[in-house]
Amino acid sequence: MDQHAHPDDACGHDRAGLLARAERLCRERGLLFTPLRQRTLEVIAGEARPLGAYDIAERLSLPGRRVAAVSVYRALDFLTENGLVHRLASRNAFVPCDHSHSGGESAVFLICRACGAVDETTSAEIERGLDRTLAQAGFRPASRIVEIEGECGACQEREGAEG
Amino acid sequence: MDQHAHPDDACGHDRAGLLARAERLCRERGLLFTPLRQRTLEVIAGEARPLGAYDIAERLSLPGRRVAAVSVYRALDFLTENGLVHRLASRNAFVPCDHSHSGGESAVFLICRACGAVDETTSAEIERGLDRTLAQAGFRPASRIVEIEGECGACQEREGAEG
DNA sequence: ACGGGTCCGTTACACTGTAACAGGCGGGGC
DNA sequence: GCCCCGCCTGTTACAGTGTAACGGACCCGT
Repeated sequence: MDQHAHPDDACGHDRAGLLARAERLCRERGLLFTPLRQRTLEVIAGEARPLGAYDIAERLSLPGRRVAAVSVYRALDFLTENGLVHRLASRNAFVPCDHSHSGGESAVFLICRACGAVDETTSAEIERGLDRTLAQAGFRPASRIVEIEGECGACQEREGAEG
Repeated sequence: MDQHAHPDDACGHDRAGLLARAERLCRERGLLFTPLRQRTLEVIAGEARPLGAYDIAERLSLPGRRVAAVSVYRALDFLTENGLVHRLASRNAFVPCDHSHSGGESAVFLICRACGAVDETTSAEIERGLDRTLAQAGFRPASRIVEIEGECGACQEREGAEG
């Protein structure tokens, strides 16, 4: 049904694979995959729905050992800069980067209003259209945001059954 | 060079045209174009760059007559629901809707990091790609966000000249 | 041991956004 | 006229988002 590799949890994300990718990536680039960064990534990958920075901070905190949101933001900066998580601009929330978008191709996010699930895909046609639009406007892109909010297939069926 | 109609200010927006469109639209739909809503729209249309809600509140306030941000948010809700302004998710800021997108076609925003200017365009090819992607995923869209950050042509030239 | 860099904890602060309640104002029914 | 109702706005309060600045811990190379 899709190309995602073995979701190992109810969350629907390939948590172990993402962690392994992060470790490999940091080793290759000489970056530090610190405990805070790792745990932040684990929290995000262990959740089916996008999490806000304060949600993450709360999940990382233990009684007597509180993690401040600002620390989470720094970890999130690191993770997003290295393509391990994505930030949803429309939600101020973060999701793991499941897609192995090897190239610099941009992602398309389908965000379900009902269940909160986020599907990350790509589209060559959208890519082409964006490139053409940008070239025509003489605009040099640095980042691309494509986010669609609506209802996923499962929630439409559920709604139809209940409705 | 483009299809925008007579920008009447240094801001680059067709302020008078937008105001007229708002009045007509409210008359047609039986909605109230209250002073607060009108002044909010004027402030947004009178600025070349996207404004945050608190920036707008500040511009609407007079000595001794302060406009609270929450009132601005309500006016902004009204204006966005009726297609008179757009919200930039990547900036938490608002721009006038210059484009006369008659149909429900979605907008593409080109946001310049250097000068802050925002260009609103559309692309049939992107639209097609989105529709196809959504249909394939069985996803029913409610709103579409396409925002590109980068450098506009003018700022690239300026940067090149300065070195 | 010393200096420099990175990471992280802490505080403080500004901005973003919503909930809840109260008052004003206009229109319609009685 | 009067009341009721709906909409708009003001006010307060609060939760969430994000950054700046400082300081300490730690590692590493000299």
